Amino acid sequence: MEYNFREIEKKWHQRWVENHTYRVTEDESKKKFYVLNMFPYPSGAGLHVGHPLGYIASDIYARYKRLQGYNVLNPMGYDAYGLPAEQYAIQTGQHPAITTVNNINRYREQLDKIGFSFDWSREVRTCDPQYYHWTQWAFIRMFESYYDRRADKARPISELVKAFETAGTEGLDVACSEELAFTAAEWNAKSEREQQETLMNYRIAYLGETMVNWCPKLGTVLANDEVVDGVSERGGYPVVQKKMRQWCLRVSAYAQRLLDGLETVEWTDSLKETQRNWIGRSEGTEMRFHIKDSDVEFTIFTTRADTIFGVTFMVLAPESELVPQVTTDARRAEVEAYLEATKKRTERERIADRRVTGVFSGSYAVNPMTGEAIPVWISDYVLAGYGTGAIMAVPAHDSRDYAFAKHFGLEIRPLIEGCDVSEESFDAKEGIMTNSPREGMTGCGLVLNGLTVKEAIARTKAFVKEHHLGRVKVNYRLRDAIFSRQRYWGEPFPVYYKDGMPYMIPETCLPLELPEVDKFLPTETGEPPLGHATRWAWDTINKCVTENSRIDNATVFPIELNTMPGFAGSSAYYLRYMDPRNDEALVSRRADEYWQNVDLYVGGTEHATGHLIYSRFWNKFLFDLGVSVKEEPFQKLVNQGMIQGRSNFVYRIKDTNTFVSLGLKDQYDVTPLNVDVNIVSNDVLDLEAFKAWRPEFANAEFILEDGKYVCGWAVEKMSKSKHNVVNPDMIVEKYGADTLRMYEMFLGPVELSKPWDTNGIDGVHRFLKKLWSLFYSRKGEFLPTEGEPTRDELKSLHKLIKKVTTDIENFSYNTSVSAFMICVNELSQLKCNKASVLADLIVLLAPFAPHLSEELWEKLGHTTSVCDAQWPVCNEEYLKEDVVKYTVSFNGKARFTLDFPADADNATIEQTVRGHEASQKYLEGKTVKKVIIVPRKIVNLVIA
RNA sequence: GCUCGGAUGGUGGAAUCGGUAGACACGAGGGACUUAAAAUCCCUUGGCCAGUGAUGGCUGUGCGGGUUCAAGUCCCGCUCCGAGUACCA
Repeated sequence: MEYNFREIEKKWHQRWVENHTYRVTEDESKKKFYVLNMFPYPSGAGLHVGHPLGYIASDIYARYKRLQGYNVLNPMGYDAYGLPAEQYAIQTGQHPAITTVNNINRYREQLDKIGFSFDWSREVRTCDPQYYHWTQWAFIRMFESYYDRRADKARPISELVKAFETAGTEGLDVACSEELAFTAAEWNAKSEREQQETLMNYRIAYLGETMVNWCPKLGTVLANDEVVDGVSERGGYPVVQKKMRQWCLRVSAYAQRLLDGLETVEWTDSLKETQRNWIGRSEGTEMRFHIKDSDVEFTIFTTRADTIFGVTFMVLAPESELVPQVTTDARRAEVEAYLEATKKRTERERIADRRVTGVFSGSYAVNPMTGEAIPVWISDYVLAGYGTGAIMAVPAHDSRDYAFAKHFGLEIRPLIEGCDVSEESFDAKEGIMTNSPREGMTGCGLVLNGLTVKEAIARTKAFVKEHHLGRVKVNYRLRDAIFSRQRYWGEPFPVYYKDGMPYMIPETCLPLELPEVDKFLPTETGEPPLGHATRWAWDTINKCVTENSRIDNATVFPIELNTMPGFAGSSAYYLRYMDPRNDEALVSRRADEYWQNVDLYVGGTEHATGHLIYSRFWNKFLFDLGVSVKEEPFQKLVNQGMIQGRSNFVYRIKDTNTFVSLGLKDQYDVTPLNVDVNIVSNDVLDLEAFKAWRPEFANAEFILEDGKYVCGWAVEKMSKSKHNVVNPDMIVEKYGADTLRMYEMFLGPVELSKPWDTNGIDGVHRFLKKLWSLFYSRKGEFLPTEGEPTRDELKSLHKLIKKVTTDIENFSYNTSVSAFMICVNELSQLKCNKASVLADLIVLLAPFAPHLSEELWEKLGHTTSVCDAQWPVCNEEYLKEDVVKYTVSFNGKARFTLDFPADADNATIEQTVRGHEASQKYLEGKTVKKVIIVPRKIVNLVIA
């Protein structure tokens, strides 16, 4: 009887749906295990064969854990808000909601074919009001919170207000955009508007002025990668740097905790490293400088306080507020021209074209250590957004300062013994200090000469503190997240405006649903697309008015027209899966305490500095509120590799319709053309299929080699235009889901990026057929019988149990597929038909090939799903060998092998080897210096 | 530029703590069965050399050194490839 995978897979898919096989509830009697994949954005192109890689890997793990007796949560959902659906809407008028639902349905159809153990009753979609209710809720909580640095957690803003009322900013240590100082009396004297304005400085979700790439013609903010050569990528409209009021999240307040948390999770070192770099902690010193003959003061940040005696100029960022203050009248025109010029350059241009530019302000600053007057320059190599937007320049020991000094002919003053700064700066933090201070300089008491750089930094820090010249400061590169998008297809903000200040819509009014609009473009007045939805604004506000007495009934309040960015909905979805239909809370206490956090998270590295940072931030915030019980959301993280396309090429001879095979192409003048990989097999083109592929090839002619047309190939991104997309549906149709699952795992380590190559899938398919033939003869007889397995059969089985168990734990699925192949080959050779052996084999296979396993499990007489079977345990007894082969080598060179009883002792082994006739040839006339015996493996004789 | 990975047959990839390469699979070649095809099964398959043959010898994990009885694995110095990051003071 044949292995009829189509029938089997259809049957079991239905059974699983009918029996709710994969539904999971909080079962206190069992240990939990939470497996999660990064949920997909349902794109219009559907799934290609690379998408399921991570899902299969985690599904295998989930099924394995379930077989080990765990209560496994393995949910799936959709990151449904996103730009492509909106762009499509702009072009076609098709509402994004419709496109999205269609795409989701298509995804679901494709996913269902692969046999995942997802609990679909827990599905979430970020665009579902029931879902984004809690995204909006979290935003409101962030608005209503500030970050208390002393307690190192978020607290209700009402507490901060109370503190202001009684003591002003006195004695507070809180995260803020700008250090403010006021007394209780001053606070109490502020108007409501002023108080609200002040609170913005502290809220975790706040409205802030930030620099953005603004495209006036498109009416939206653009990300850096959407701007090319100063114009928008779409349309080619000019883009300018502009300060805009945008919603921001104070992620920076969590920088240290985000860094510390990395120590507690099991992620790859490279991913942790990426996040560490992104957070960019740097310990340094802030020092105050004042401008000569003026009372203007400013602060700089440096990690090299030791180089204070080598400062030969100062630099301000062009955006710095100090620029107008330090610019002298004589220099004003030139400075303004420079500011104008830099404003026009986008961030991207600055990076691409790194020429040295700058302008002298006319003022001099005073070095606090030496009293020297040093010129203050303005240059765009200093960033306004990092540190204080001002630096002390030490050209001898910083390459950027060096380039600037060379360009403008400024002094370069080396401070480290023996360093050569004639060609380049000496940036390394090593060496012995000199010239600090230089001979004859009027000192202030600080002497660094003779110290190492490290010592000098510490000494200077202490000195600065002692003399109140500044303070020791830790800076982070991590910036607050800009949270506003001028887009339609995203979560609306639960925000309305009164007197120009934002207020939160009462939580009882949530979810604030995304309104219908008739156009998806910005309004004529330049407002985001939501500006088209005026009626909705009215209705919503009115609804709130009746439910919230604080709002004056007679007024119409403008609402927030921006929507939230993509990462809003994906930041806490793993919590929602625990309790997805709860209308009272994001997640119930009970579900949260049961499921805790994600034990195993699988997804791509491309989210290293996006989703995986935001999500950790979001979770920490919820942890502070007492909503999430774990501070880190994802305990273990596995990054699956990308599956690239393997493109095939045919070579057309120029100006003809003749195609030449790969080996002969160099003899002609040819143009390579991407050919559909689905009509190529082992790089050999199916000529008839090619002619039928496109009308223009209908009468193509070929120059063959050995009667075949051989195609060229290359690894490229999987995309329609390259004709290298392989659709999982096709593979499932041809070979079955179980083959697809096993083949994807067999392809190589899950973490590795590799090109998809359908060649080779036959090997895996053959394996499943072979397995089937252990159960059914060709004539259709059912082979398994009761009876005691032989020692060889047990050995083969238990070898497999051991291998597969450790392999799954290590995510080494490719080698466990190999182990299955070996075992089935052995059992087949042994003509094993013992039901007990086959039953264990089936359980081991169940995570990999669930449909086939279910079918055979049933055939063996079981009435329950194989999912509820028990994972077999390896009995080491069966693995023991009677005889062990030792490799005998001389001076490390292997010569022959000898068999020994497994329990032979070293003395016997040594004696036998020395006495063995094959040894004589090597030992003749030589003395054995040493004998090394590696247990059960090697005997090595070291001879003189 | 910096950081982190990686380099093993025609191909994808195996190889615990350093233990004597190339598991498993594909492809290729040969054979069996068959009228034929498909399917299935068996043999060979890193390179070179010797032998009718069983087999034996040499060489071999990007390159050059080193440590060791023993190196794909450890150390030093290169080359190339990939990923991330980009004026962070």
